[in-house]
Amino acid sequence: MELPKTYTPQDYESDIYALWEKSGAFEPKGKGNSFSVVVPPPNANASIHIGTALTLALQDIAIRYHRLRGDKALFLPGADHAGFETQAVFEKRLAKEGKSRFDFTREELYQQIWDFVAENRANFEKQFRQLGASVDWSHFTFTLDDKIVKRAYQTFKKMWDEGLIYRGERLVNFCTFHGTAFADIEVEYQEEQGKLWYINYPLTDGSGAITIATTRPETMLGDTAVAVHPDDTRYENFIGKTVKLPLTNREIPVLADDFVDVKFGTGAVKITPAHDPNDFEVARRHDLPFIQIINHEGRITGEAPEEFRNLTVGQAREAVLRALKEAGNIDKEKYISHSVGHCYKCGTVIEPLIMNQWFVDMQPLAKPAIKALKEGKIKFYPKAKCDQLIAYLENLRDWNISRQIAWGIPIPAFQNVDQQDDWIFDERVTEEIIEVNGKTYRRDPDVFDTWFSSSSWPYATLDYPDSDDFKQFYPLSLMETGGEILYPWVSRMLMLGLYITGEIPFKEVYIHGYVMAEDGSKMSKSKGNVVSAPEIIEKYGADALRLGIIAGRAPAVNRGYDKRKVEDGRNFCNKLWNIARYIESQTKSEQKGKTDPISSADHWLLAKLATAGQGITKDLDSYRFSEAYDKLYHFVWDELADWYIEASKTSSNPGLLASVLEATLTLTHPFAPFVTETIWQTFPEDNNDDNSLLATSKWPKIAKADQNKAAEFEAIKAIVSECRDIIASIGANKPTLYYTESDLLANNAKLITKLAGLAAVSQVRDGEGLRLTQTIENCWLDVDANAYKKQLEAKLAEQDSIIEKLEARLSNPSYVKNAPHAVVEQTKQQLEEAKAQQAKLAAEHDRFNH
RNA sequence: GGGUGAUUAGCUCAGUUGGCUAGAGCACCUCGUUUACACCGAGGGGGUCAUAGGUUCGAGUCCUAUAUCACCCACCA
Repeated sequence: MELPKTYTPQDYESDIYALWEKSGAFEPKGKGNSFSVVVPPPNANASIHIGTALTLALQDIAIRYHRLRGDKALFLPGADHAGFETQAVFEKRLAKEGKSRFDFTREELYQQIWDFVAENRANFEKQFRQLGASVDWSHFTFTLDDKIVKRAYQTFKKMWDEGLIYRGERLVNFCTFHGTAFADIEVEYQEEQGKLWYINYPLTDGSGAITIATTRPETMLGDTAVAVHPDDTRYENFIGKTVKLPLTNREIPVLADDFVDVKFGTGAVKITPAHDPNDFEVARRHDLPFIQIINHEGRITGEAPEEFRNLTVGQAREAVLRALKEAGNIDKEKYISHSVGHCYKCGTVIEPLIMNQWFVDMQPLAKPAIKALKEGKIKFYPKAKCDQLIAYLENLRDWNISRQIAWGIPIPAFQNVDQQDDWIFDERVTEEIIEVNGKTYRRDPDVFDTWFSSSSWPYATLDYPDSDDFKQFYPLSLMETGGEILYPWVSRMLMLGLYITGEIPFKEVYIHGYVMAEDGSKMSKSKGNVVSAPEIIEKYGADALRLGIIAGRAPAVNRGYDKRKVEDGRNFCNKLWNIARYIESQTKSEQKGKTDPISSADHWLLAKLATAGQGITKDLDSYRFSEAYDKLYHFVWDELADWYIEASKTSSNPGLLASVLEATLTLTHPFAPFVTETIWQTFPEDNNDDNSLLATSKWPKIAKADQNKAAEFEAIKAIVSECRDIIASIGANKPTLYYTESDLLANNAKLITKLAGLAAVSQVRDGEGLRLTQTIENCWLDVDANAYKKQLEAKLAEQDSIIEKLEARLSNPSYVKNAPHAVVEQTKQQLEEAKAQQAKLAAEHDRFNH
């Protein structure tokens, strides 16, 4: 097949992926060890962004590498219903149509979102294919699939039975815009400029007033106490007294509690149990009443005085301040910087509200997880992430798993209509009302937090507990994911994995950094700096995107998208393409079997290939993706293309060329699957069908090279490089290289002539011209030596400083005494070489002084 | 307030357990179309490795401070 001059990925990629799929190349078939990765399921509704491309690229490299190694590799794809996320997107769409979620029942809403997600799912799967992700589609799992829902129910039941689940009236983080509660971890805190108001609360006995400081004056309507620190002498006499709460006619106590920070504000704190987490705890300790003055819509309730009712929180703040000012209760106000929780989706300020919700008691789950981490059962890349995770788990609070949205897995719990605290577990969630033992129960209208069900992902997708998949592939070999879900997802998978299966869910965790925008800032739609993965693929090809995005990227380090790296990637693919084009043109007539190295270049190349292959293998075994790519790049470009292929134009070994090409393509395949497979498919049909796909071929075993012959080529390279250097620096035109006695030059005259761009290499009786100094051969380049004087002087100076440093090191007795023998020997050798070098340079330089 | 990471060439970044005369790609300069490739080839310039101390025969690499930036955590009323 005649290949065009330039590789055009658009013409091949989709066909190649179809070929892989049709051939079942991605089914776990290897006979070796199991190697399993599940894709952290992206939102089924969203278009693939560049961060997903990075994740898939890294995982796919690992999977393809292990597949080529002969491992039984499972790459399991999935998609996430992403409960709240997706509902929020859907609500935006409803809003555009002038509708809202309140126009529908939960069931109607659920059905509509289901259809909405189904529409977008095709798009999502297409993008997986575009990126070349070698996933086994037969294992595709959606987070609302029956088996995932069932697993969530069984987990909930087990926790229920074992007392880890409780229903409690607690303060939860509530978004009044979206009408749902969140887990602590979902709240986004921002540092904001606010005001701190100092308000006088007069003592009931008329003996004065106590001044409290607050950033939320409107919540005073729900105050049920004032707290001071027990050791705070300023307030000693106030403890036990009562104050008259302004704007209301309630009397509330002044009490002492350790939590108060004497240095903050006035050292006296208003206690609003229903709207502040701290105050909630204080109230529980002191048995204070809870007065809810803000409702789920973010408006003031009937518990407040008439004039404030139904105002929004913002309006109420102004009204309260105005009323307090009129009454003369405001002492002063000042600006303060404090952090405020927001809904991560809409930015609405999170209201802490008291609600009845399902909570998971986390301590019993966290402890075994901490133990496993401390025992090093899971290897982390980078290591520091393990310690971070331990710190997180050690401070974990109970997890609110109820969400007041439609799009999610219904919580399988029913409440006795006649007895509020009688809850039962039942999976008949399609029923609203059920009868059990003659009693009537109503279903909890809430759904699970998405993370509750997805925390079972590693074993639920593998059909825990009895399937072959589970037995073969659990625990997963690798969990590769972004740092942003280390806490919400990785930590919970670990806890639930240990809780349900008794085993860690994965053996290794690799955390990648974010792909930032080109300017290094975070990508966001509103800033308009989002980099589109499909556009990059369209322009440069999927391989270029994969290479560009992994190049030079260390684990867990955020880095901006860099177009230049993608261009490098494209150029690299094109280089490979042309290497293949050249080699295929040289191997038209079949040279089967004759792959033995003959020339020194052959041996040299095999040695280099072996070094590169070993290095790449080692790097990939420890997920050093970028380092592996770097080694590959330089082997292909510098050694294979620039030296070996150029040398092969003088004396070609077609059989070896062909086999080197195969090995190179295999080494490259995990990184750039499309171009390598495309080239592979241009090879003449093999009778052996097993080898018809590169994707399922074998990681290369490299033939042994003769080190002496390889060294001979190094000597040739040194001569060629020096000739090129001299020619370039003095602008000579095709000089001749003379030698007196040299087998090396005699045997490789043609090669050196060609590589160095000489007129000829020829033997003479006496050398003339400029003597080469970088080789032990006696040879002279036929150029005006005087023109090279300056360069020689510069080189001499360089040698002098090298020698000086080496001598200083060797004359240091403690160095010779303490450094390892090999290092000292190496230094000695370096010094010898440097001296020899200097002698040659000096001799050559001396000739100009006559 | 606590924690983690970063700080290396004009730009984006590598640099594994301390042995480096500190690397890559891009950009820049000079030369070049030799029948794989201009998405190319040959050659070149460019860095007191943030700062200050310390450990060591030896530090970009380890330790301690400091500065700047980024992110994460926390019950700053």
